[in-house]
Amino acid sequence: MSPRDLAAASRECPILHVDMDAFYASVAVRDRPDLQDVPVIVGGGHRGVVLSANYLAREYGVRSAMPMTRARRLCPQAVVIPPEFATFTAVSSSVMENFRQVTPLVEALSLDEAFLDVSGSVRRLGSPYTIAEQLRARIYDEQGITCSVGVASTVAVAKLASRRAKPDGVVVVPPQSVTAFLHPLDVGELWGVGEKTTQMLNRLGLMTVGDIAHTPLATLQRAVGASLGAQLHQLAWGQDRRVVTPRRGADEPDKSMGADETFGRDTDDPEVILREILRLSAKVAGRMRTARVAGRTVTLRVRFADFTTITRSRTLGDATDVTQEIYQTAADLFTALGLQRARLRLVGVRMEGLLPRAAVQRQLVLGARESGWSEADQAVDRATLRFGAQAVRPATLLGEGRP
DNA sequence: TCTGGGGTCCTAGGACCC
DNA sequence: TCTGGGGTCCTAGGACCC
Repeated sequence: MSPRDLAAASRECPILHVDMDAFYASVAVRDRPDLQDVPVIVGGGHRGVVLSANYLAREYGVRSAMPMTRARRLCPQAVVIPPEFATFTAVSSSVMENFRQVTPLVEALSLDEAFLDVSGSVRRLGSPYTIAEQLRARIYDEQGITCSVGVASTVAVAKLASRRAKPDGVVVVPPQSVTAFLHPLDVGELWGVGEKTTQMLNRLGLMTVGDIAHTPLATLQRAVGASLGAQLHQLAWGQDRRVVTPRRGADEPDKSMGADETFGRDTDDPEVILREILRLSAKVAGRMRTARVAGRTVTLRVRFADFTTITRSRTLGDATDVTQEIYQTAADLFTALGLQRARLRLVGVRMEGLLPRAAVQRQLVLGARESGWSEADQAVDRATLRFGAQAVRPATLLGEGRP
């Protein structure tokens, strides 16, 4: 189709899904001309996975989330670059700012993708297709990286369309073409259908979105549950009530915050494990205090050497952001497991049921009077602000990481 | 040296309350 | 002395997303 036809076809398609192409890899190589024509993988670490791979690396079968060991086997000549999240975040902010100049209705899904509702921008800027191309040109000029855009009448179809547009393209799916576009797709392309659900659906002989569309709702729901079944049936017919919702602000905090870490090597040493639980508790509590939230439920996560994973949680009487309370609870949960030197691969600590701290101020003040730990945390926060995260930590963490 | 780290949502059973 | 029904909270596990 000509640009003029695409502009006309996009008239009833106010939803844009913009997705940066191989984002981390593109950012990592854009200032490195020497890497322009070689396979590049962003990722690494000791037991890490691929975060992003450029298209040259993908030709060898390298994919996101693949274990690095496998990626290196598939493409030994690839250059591996460790991620620089500060840079990614900065580039992302600029790109999102470009989006907001088009419309206030921007929903960022992650650092590298966003939905835009441009209904209110058409008069000023032209058709949704025209806006998509303008954005792509501006982002390339300013950031030196490419992106792809799906243009459709619903969020779900726009998201699928951007995938078809990759790399460096635009795909418009007008309303009258939605089912023709959707029905040939593999079931796994649908939002919410991952590996397990794909297997489940395939076992029922459902391979494509069209197959799902022509399966009775009750059958789907029996297979994958009431909620997902209903969702899939609607999506398969292009029905999607979701609207573009700008990200929640400070008034609506995250629902949970957590940290986990895979050990460099599996360990069965309770001292090592408890020290890690303390470090993670301090990390989570610090982030909660920065976000001015407190939480009631402490969840400990343990992954064994064979990758099986369990969780144990305890809900406290009052919400807390106090490192020592979180650590004590997590440590109790760990001890209660009664592990007989089982080898662990990972531990994690997560706080759920988060509330704005203003809503629990009274309890925190009382808690602080009793324990004194809250004052201790505040002193740590002040010192961290002045001297950096490595400057202050619990005594049992001294001697780690630094001379 | 197979399989990160940050999240969200759903399901299901049992406790508990009215 | 024979068996309610609904709502909410808590816990554990699992699937999925980027």
